[in-house]
Amino acid sequence: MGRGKIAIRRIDNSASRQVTFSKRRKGLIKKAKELAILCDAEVGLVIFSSSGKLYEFASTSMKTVIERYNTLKEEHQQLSNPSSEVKFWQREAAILKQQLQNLQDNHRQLMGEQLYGLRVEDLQNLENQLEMSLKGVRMKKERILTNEIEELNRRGSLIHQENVELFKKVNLIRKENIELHKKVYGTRDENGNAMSSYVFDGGEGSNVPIHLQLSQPERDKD
Amino acid sequence: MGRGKIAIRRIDNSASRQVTFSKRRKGLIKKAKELAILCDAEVGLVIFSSSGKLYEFASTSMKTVIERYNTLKEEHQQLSNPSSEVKFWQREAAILKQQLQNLQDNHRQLMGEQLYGLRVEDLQNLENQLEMSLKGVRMKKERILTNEIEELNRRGSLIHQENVELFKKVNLIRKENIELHKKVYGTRDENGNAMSSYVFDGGEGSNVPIHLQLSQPERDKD
DNA sequence: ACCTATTCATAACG
DNA sequence: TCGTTATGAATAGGT
Repeated sequence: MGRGKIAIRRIDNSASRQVTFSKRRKGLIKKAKELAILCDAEVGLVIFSSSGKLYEFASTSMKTVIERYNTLKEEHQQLSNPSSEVKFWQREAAILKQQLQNLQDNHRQLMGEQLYGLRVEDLQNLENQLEMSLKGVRMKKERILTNEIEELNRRGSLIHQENVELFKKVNLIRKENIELHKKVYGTRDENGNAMSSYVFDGGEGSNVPIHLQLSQPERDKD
Repeated sequence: MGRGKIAIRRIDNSASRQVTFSKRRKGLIKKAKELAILCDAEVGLVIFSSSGKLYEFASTSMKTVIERYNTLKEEHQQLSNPSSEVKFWQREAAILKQQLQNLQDNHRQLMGEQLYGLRVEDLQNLENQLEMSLKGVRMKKERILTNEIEELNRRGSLIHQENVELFKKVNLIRKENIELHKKVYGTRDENGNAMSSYVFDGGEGSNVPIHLQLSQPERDKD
């Protein structure tokens, strides 16, 4: 990634090597930093220049990283005083830290937010509030919806019954009407013309046949 | 350097974070390697993933690097004595323990259960599953209820309209009936009792323009 | 140190 | 995890 490609082997020219060391060291540390932040990793980086100068980076602290490394390796490097008690508490803290991290991740996901600047207590309060209010809102909404459905069902069947009654009444009256009609016009005109031209709507003069169909009050779906 | 630019902060999405960790870890180690070779440097790199897995690179050996690092550091500062170190880690563990306890309590309350025997990982899995399935169930239920209400409302107003129509027809027919009745019984019987009790079959071949159809109530509850 | 032409690393997507 | 590709980033070589 430069003006030209270079082979990965020791740079002979001392000056060039020094310049490259400076550039790449900076880039390497930057990337180590980014990896730690982006991926929530613990990173430790130690660089000794060819002249013996030390450069380092640690996302937490170099001491923590090295201790964790040694603990994991189950080796005992040269620490100041690796007493068993110290190791015990280190391990304890590491385990707790991991558990805490997991729970915190879980909470972040639950809320779908970042909440970087908050402390654990703040997170707890916030989550409690969110959960409680959410639950309350949902329960209330559900209760309302259920009541509404019950009410609609009740009224629906009521109206349907009413419709049935009206239908019966219509039939009754219609039959009666036909009978009366026969008695009035039957002797003068015995063919069906008078009957067919007879309309029940007296006011508008419309000849449109009445077609009524009753819908069902309800139809339960899945 | 990708399809898009990303901000350097913790990647929320767990899967993406894992992928990025894998890629960048590989890239970081490659560059550490190159730096060591190109510039004749001694490099040690330790990476702990968020899940605690260890990845490392050392141009010589990690032990050598750490020893060299510690040697150089010890020239400047003496490490703390064992007793204070123990205290430090104890305090660290206590704080973490308290935080963990708070979070766990919070979770128990969220689920309204105790779940004493479970470990943290179990709690995490359980909660994830509960949350996901609960959300799915609630969404589905809500959708169903909403649809049902809409349907009931639609049918309700439909039936209501029909009722109104039926009322009109009843009135019209009744009106005509009265007229006919008057013509037939006008001098003998003027009240409406005879009409309501007067029933006869109109015949299926009649030319009655009114066609009424009443749907049968259905019961298809699930 | 600064400046670009280039190469490289990698984010997004499958 | 792996492969591909568009794109931003790192950096080699030069001033």
